[in-house]
Amino acid sequence: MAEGPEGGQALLFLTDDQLRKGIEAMFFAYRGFTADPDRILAELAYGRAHHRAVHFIGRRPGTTVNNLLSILGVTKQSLNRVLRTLIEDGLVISEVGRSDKRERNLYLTDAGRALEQRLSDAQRDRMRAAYRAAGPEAVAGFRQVLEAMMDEDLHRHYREMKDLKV
Amino acid sequence: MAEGPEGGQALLFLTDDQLRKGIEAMFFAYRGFTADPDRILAELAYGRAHHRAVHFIGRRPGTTVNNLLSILGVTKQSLNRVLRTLIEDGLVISEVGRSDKRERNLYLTDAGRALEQRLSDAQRDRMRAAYRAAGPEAVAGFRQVLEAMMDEDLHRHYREMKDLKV
DNA sequence: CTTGGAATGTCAACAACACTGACGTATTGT
DNA sequence: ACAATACGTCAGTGTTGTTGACATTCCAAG
Repeated sequence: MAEGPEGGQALLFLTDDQLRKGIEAMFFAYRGFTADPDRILAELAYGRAHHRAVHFIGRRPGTTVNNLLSILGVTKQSLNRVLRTLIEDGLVISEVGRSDKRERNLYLTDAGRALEQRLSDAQRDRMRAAYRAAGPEAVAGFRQVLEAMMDEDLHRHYREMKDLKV
Repeated sequence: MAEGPEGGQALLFLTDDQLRKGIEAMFFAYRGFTADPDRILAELAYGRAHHRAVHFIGRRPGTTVNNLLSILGVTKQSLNRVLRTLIEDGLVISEVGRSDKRERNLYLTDAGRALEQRLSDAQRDRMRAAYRAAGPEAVAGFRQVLEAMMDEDLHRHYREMKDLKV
């Protein structure tokens, strides 16, 4: 074990104490990560679930409910409630699939895109500030660790989305 | 502005596309981050709120309710519900403060420490795997970006805790 | 072509956990 | 004495997750 690829005491970054700091950093950072969109959503009587749905529908217009389910990792019933309010409020359109009429293809309306943009902007602003403060090398490391932390099936979704469109 | 510390086109890492990837990485990674403890908690009819309480009480034995509140960022009613079940189940002890009898100092019992350990181990295992896969430089960057993403008051808590004990 | 199973999505009821608001109690400090 | 602080609790509400039951659509086996 001592003669691993990165020999000897270079493994100090794997101590329990270092890992704990990473865990606590994730916890506190995620709170910051969601804070700004949460404030906007609260005004509109929406929650994070609405944000996630709007984000991923905007990211892949025409996606099906099933696909959205496997990205979000919730039950279809839970997603459906959120989707219903978004449709009622005119932010999302659900249209019957052309090849398979069991499926529903989901799209943002103009209003939906506007909300998505507003939420994105808020979240991006904070992310941009963090990136700028930390610098490009740090950002590369940030992404590497996050990717290594994902479950395999989620990592698949992430990769699919990563190089989609621009 | 073009002659900043990192001049010219080194700013490509601040494009909206890069930021979006970071946002999605945070989302997917956080799911992985909580997945293992969540499975354990589900067995015990506990939730993430219990995990957080147990974690931070274990981290700062004797902490007060008020301090825990400002770390967790929830209302006292919400925390109280969780704390009550933990005390009833014999995982946490609440004792009247010695210098200020209005305060309650919170401690883990042996059973509480056992649960905390079990949850920590699960979470650390994944974090360790991610750290190992990404390497020490990536880990440093990961922590830098996360710290820059925190709200200032949470960052304060993070720093307080960071160099506590060992 | 019909029928039965699988896939997709919807409706209803319930639990967990967050929130606000109001109130009570004990303690502290002015 | 009086105001402020720390904590706990009761009641009510909203979001988000869950399971169970059900309708529709598709497809393939008979």
